[in-house]
Amino acid sequence: MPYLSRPDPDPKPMDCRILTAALKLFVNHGYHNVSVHDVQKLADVSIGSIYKHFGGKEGIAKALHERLLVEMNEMVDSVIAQDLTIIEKCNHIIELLFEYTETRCEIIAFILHANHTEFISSKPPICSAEPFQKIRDMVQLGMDSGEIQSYDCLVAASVIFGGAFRLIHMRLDGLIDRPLPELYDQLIDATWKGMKIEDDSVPQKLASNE
Amino acid sequence: MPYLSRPDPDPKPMDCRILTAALKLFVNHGYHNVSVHDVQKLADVSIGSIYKHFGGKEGIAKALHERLLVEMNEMVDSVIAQDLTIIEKCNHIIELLFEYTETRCEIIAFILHANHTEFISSKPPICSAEPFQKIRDMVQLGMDSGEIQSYDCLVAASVIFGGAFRLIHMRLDGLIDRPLPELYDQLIDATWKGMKIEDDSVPQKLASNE
DNA sequence: TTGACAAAAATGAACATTCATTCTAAATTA
DNA sequence: TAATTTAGAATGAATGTTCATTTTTGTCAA
Repeated sequence: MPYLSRPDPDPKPMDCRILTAALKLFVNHGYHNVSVHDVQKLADVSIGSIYKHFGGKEGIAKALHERLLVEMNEMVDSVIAQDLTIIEKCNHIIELLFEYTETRCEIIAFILHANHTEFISSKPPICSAEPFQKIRDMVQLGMDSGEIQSYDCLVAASVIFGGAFRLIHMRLDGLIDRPLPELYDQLIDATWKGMKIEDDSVPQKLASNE
Repeated sequence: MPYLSRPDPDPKPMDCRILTAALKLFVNHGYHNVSVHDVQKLADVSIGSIYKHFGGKEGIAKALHERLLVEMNEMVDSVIAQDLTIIEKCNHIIELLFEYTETRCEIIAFILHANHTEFISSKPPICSAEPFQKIRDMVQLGMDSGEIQSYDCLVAASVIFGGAFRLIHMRLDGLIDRPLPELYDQLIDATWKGMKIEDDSVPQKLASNE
C-alpha cells in the first residue's frame, strides 16, 4: 500500500451508505424492481452487512421510511413553531416542499410518491402519518380562528395542499420542466383567492348567489 | 357430463374474466405482490390461457391500462362535448370521478393510484395520458375565454383538480370514511372561491369584493 | 512500541424459494 | 378429422436469505 494513498475516500458509516444507495435505487426503479444485490453493489458493501444492519430488504425500506418521516416531521414542527399566521405557515410548508423537490427530490419521491403499503407490511398509508395529521390540525385551527374558510377539515386541507402535491407529482414525473419554486407565487395566489373570475361588471354579492 | 348440468355459470369471455381478476388483485395487493398463478386461480382459467391471451403478466397490465384509459377518455370526451361552461365541465368531471370512486373504485385505483411506470415498461406516467391532457386543454380554454383566472396552465389545472385527486387518494387509502359525493359541494365551493377569508372581520358576503 | 488475543463487523459463496414462462397432451369446437 | 383452445406439470432464471470464514477493531500484557 503506497504511502501517499488517499485516506479512505468514503468513510461514511455503513448503514448510511446502504440507505443512500437504496433510496436512489428504490426511487428510480421502484422497490420491487430493485434486488438486494443491486443495493449491495451500489453501496459497495457485502450482502451480509445489509442483513446485519437491516435484517433484509424490507428492513431497509422500513428504516428509510422512518428516518425520512422524522425529517419531514421536524420540518413541519419547525414551521408550526414559527410566529406566523396559519395561512403563512401553510404557504411556508409548500415553499419548503417545493425546494426539497428540487434539491433533495429522492426524499420527496420516496415519502410522497411511493406506495409504501405495497412493500412495508403493516404500515398505514403515508397520509395518515404524523406530519400530515399535524398539517390537518393546523388547518382546523385556522378555520376555528376564522382565518380560513370553514369546511370539512379533510376537504380544506385537500384544497390548500392538493395543488402543491399535484405539482410535485407532475414535476417528479417529468411533466413539468421548470423548478417548482418558480410556480410558487401563482399557486399560492390561486389557492387562496380561488380560480373563478367573479363575473365582472356584476358586483360580487349579486353574482355569488349560486 | 350430466344432462342436467347447469350451463356454464360464468359465460363471460375469458379475457374479461382474466382482466377482472387481475384488476382486483393488482389494486388490492399491488402488481408485484400478485403472481400469474394468483390471477389464474381467481379467474379460474389455466395458465396457458393467460399466456395465449395476454402474453404474460405485463401483458395483462398493459391491456388493463389501455382499456381503462379508453374508458376514462370516453368519460372526459362526453363531458367536454356537453353544452356547459368550462367551470361546469370541470365540476362535472370531478363529480363523475367521485361517483366512480364509490362504485367502481378498482378502476380509479388502478388508473390514479398505481405507479404504472414501475411495471409497464415504456409507458409514460399517467398524468401525461390523453384524457389528462384534454383536461388541461380545457382549462387553458377557460383561461383564454376569461372564465377562469389566468395562471400557468399546469398550475391552474393542479389547483382545480388537485383537491379532488387528493380526496380520492385519501378515500382509497381508507382515511376518509364518507362517500366522496357527500363532500363534492364543499370541494367545489372551496376550489373556485378560494380558501381565504378576506379579513376585515366583516360578514362573508360583504367582505369579498376583491 | 510490539505482539497476542478476544470481540465485533464484514464478506460472499451457497442455498432455498418464488414465480414467470414454456411446452406437450387433452379437450373442445367446427 | 383437423384446427383451435385449454390444461397444468415442468423448467429455469431471478432473488431474498443464511452462515462459515475472513478481516478489522479494541484491549492489555510484555
